[in-house]
Amino acid sequence: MALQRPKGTQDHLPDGSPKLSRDVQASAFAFVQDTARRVLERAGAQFIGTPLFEEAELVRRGVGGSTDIVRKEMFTVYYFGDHGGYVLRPEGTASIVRAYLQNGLKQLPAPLKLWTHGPMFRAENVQKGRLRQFHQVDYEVLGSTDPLVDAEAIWLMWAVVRELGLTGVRVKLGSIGDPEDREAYNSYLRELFTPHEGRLSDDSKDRLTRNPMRILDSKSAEDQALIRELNVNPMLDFLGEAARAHFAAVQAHLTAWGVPFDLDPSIVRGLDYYRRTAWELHHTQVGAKSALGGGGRYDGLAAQLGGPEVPGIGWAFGIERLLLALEAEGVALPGQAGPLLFLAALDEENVGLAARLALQGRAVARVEFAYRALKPGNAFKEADRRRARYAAVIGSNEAARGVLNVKNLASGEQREVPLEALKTFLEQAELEQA
RNA sequence: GUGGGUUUAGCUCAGUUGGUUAGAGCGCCGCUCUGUGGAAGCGGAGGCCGUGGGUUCAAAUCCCAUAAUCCACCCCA
Repeated sequence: MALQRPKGTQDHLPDGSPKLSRDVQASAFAFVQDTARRVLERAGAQFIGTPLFEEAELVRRGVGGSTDIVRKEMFTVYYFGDHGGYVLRPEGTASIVRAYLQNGLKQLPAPLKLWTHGPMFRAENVQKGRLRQFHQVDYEVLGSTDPLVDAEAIWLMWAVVRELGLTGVRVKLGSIGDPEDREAYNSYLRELFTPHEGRLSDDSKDRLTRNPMRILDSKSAEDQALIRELNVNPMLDFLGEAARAHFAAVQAHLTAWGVPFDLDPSIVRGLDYYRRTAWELHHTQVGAKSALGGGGRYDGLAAQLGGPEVPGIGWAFGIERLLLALEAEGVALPGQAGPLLFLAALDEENVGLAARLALQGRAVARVEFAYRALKPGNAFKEADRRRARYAAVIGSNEAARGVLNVKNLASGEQREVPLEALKTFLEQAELEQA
């Protein structure tokens, strides 16, 4: 078959579709989205929508020119007639901050909590948990430097994970300090490693110039041996007074609220705009791509984009990563619901009547109908296959007496319902369901 | 960008040292079934053997390329 979806993308398919291991069950995806929405809206977050593509320059300045995302993972949108220079968004924060600045949202009561969800695009090589189009849930808070906001943001991620039913999740927490702290630490690392550059892996030689902090979580055994040997001081030792106090406060809140976390000095956010608090949520059973999501504070981003100083903090979950974790833990997800009632005529004369009754019933609930006459056996079989709660048949007997023959498919109980009482019946049935 | 594996029906897979018309199970459709669902039996549809070259009298099978996919590195969600 020549039909082939683009590399690194997935289809979202109805329940019961074959081959779901490679694609996504739409109802599972919706479950994750709905859960996140519920948690975030209870916290007062408001939805914000932004375009899927943005000016390349916005992303370059927002995400950072030295990051892999900008260096080699951006999809350029070439042809829009009157304008080039757009890229498909690789993450959500730059767009949201742009929208905040452009639309004067600074007028709204601060701190402003925003959330969004949608596809992100990166020109990656594909592997498990890494796609070219993937989906994130984003939460951003603008207009506060309070460590309580940091702690609440982390708590919200934890709450989403809990409500999803995941248990094997760890919070890794760190602080990368203020820019001058990070600068000092990077200088320290460069001075420390440069004399031993010959012993570093090729990747880490590159990291030495680009981002020395990355050397610390290298997977190379030689690198790790060298790190132990040199007795490297952690980033946390280099925090300035303000960043240190901020970080202590975040930890105190989390501890008080019972959110477990592991201090991890090797947390290095890949995006340039982060400062101070940085964290990731990891899962123990999802292979090499164990990060379910991560976040951090980005107080300098708004100014970097050319706006006024607006402090911010945010996080993103990868929905596909969460689905992998749910699958790994065997969490049972609610499937797509069936109709409350499936209506079928037993003879051709009543097909139109059955359809009309179904359409009327839709004022109350989800009602489906058969498009041609069915034998009784097939009528109930169809209703069952559609996972209906009730099946109703109408043949010449019923039509003559103005009733429907309604069967509860779970209990097998069967009774007649007058046509004019169908609405009442549906209302009651729906109440029972809830 | 790098390394390795895989690719045959909608799905999961067989397919002998290269040999005539490529099979199974599940699923799908129909019938048994003109008044009662999940079952069973019978029947049916469905294949450019990922794609393009090559070797050969002959290729699903051997060789090369390419694509997709999976696993990992890098990096990240």
